[in-house]
Amino acid sequence: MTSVFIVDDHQLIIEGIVSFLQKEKHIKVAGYATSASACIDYFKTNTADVILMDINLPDMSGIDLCKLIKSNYPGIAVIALSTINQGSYITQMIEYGASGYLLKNADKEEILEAIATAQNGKPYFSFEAGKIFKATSEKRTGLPVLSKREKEILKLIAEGFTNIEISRQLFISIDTVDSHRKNLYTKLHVKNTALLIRYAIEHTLL
Amino acid sequence: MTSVFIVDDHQLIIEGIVSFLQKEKHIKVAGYATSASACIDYFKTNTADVILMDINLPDMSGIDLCKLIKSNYPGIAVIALSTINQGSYITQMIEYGASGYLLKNADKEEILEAIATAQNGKPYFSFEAGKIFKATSEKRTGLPVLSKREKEILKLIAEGFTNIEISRQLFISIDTVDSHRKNLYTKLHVKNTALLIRYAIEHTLL
DNA sequence: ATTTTAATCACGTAAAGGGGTGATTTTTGG
DNA sequence: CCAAAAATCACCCCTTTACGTGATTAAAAT
Repeated sequence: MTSVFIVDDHQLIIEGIVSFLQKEKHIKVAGYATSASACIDYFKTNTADVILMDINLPDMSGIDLCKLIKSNYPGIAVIALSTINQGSYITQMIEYGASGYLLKNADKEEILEAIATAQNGKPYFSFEAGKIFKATSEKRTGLPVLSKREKEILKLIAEGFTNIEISRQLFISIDTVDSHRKNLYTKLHVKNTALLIRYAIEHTLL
Repeated sequence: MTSVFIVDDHQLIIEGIVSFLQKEKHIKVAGYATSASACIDYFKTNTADVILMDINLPDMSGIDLCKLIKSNYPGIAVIALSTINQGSYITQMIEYGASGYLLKNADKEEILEAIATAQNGKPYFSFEAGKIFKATSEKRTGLPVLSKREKEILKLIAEGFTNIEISRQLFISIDTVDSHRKNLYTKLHVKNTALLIRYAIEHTLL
């Protein structure tokens, strides 16, 4: 008997997962949450064997939630759920101990297999996710992990602020903003603002 | 008795919608499809009152599918389903006759209301979608129609080329490129490259 | 036939971005 | 605790963008 907890901000997805997991006699739906905070609250007083976790949550990124869960409850297997256009997150989830990665267009057998595999302590990747994983890990010889500050500055650049304006907003020197900007260019392999914004939007870093 | 057909490439979403629509006695699930082509095939020999249609389909955009359905079967109400970050598609769907727009994190009552409203021939918008719709339609009082040349230059800017590089590629003066760039800024109400690229991507001008 | 729009080029100034390099201080992680 | 990563600031030089203003020509629309 495996107990499964679901975190997803889309009620329809939850409804769908619950609906068919209920048909499986060896699986029990422990509960669900539509936000990271609700999920955290749940695990303060309860537990589960496996968490099916959406990467896009309203209050926290799935990556951070995964990190938090795995550090507090290392025994719980986390399986990431994602839509197709978020390939770049896969590697990060794995780094933080996710036990699997499913795309939301996965069929029922795939989900059951992922849960079963996770229970055995092995990672599971959907066929599609595997392709993406391979593609992105091949591409990135210098892995693009942005620091908190870099993300912050990236967002402000994307909002149209100049380096000076950003420096004033964050109470730091223009040179510092410029340094972060340059580091962003280096990390993301771009050479100017246009490509930076494109990269950021296309990889949903905003 | 309203018959509802569902088109979505995510099996989980379909499962979720079916699961709870079955509980409603005045609604009948006519069927579902995970691709645009399967949907088109279905309506060659069958029909339905309402289609719940995802905007992201593997073989065709929801916008095109909506257009096609409405031109062949104007009596069928199409309700668009979307994730949160696709605001710019809303207006296009409406132009092609969609009867409503729901975000996928809509709750059950909202979906039922959308179906009921669509049956009465009126459009329904989820609260969130309404906000987005309002925001985008307000912005375009002077609708931004870009000339062929402007689009061409916009694309090159988005590919990271500088004005000089663009001028060489198109065999025109740097000043001309600069003029076009200025016109783009004016037309799209932005003030620098970052916002230009963002606007272009978010409104699918690339 | 005349106005509008698109596309072209020009000049000038000020502000911002792009590239390199180096150094200090926190913060974080093992 | 120690090493690594993140965040901070600095200086130089040069390129590019941003903004204004104005002008010519050709094509399209009225």
